[in-house]
Amino acid sequence: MLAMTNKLHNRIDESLIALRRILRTTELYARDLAQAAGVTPAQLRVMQIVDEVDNATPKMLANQMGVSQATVTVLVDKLVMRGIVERVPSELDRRQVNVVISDFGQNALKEAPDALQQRYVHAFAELADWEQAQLVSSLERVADMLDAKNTDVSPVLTAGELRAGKNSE
Amino acid sequence: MLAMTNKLHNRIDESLIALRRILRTTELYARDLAQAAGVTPAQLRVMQIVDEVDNATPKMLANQMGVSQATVTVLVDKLVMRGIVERVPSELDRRQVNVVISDFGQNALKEAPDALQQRYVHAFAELADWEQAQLVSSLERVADMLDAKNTDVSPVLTAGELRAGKNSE
DNA sequence: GTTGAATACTTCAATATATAAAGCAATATA
DNA sequence: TATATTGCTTTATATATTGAAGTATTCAAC
Repeated sequence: MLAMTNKLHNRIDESLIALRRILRTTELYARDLAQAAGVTPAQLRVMQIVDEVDNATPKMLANQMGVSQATVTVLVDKLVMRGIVERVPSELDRRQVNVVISDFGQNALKEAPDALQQRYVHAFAELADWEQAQLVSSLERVADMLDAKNTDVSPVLTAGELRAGKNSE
Repeated sequence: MLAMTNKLHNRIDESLIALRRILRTTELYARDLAQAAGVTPAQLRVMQIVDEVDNATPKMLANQMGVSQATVTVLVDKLVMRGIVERVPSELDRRQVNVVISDFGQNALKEAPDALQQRYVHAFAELADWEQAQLVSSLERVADMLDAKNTDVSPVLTAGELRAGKNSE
């Protein structure tokens, strides 16, 4: 029975290690990508979101990026100064400002190809059909596990709880 | 055949969306966790690495975090000022500095329980055995796909290449 | 429709993050 | 023993980030 709890423990460790590798690789890569585009990482994220979403607003950017509106104002300032995005007053609500990407900004995004994403897409396409399906399912499950709002998890998971995992098979 | 390429395309989209959700959730959470520990996110990462690794050095921290040594010096300065870590001259190589966490710093880490990780561990423990195994396998595969150093991927993946994925079943 | 609260955004002041370049010791190499 | 390299810090500078305060607009309640 000790071996079984160890199995759970090992799997948790392995999955956390893999997760950290994913986080580290993508974060490190984001810097290179931003540098290639000639902007800072935070500015690049604004560009990416503004490029994808129609009618992006500072508030929406702040929420999406997890920073304050004040921060977004500064980031947008920098990008406006360089002609990468533009501020367009909203027609519907004059309190709002729509941040839209310029042709120049869109070009800058195209010119800095996201090699990491391309590498992923390439590798993914070469997987067997069932592997692809499994990967999507697993990633979505992990995202759900992390994202879950409805968490009635006890604030601290004790060592006892961890070792008494319910899948000791 | 069009349906098949669409299947690949959809799966790629789904997996990228799930990946972004994972990245976003963990990043947003890192800020809350740092705040709970009374430090900034960058400082917390130093604390976490120093806590896990024996004989951490500024160079090693810089590599691990993907920032310059100068940045690490500043971060360590802050943490030293607050008694969270200490600089200990290396015995082996007197150019090196070992950054070690203090009891106080270790306590600060314990006092700010990583709810996100706990949530993950809890949810993981409740999965069926085969699901756990699949998750670990998938995460490791994704980490490998992103991490791959041996990348002979063409610099830009064209739309044609994407649509002509090899798993159109 | 006038008042008052809420919303969206910006400005300001202060701190944190990040870097390159230059400098200093200690080590390695020749 | 010169000389180069390595590990780290200092300095100067730019960017990021925030809370708090301020402006303008909208909404809600009379």
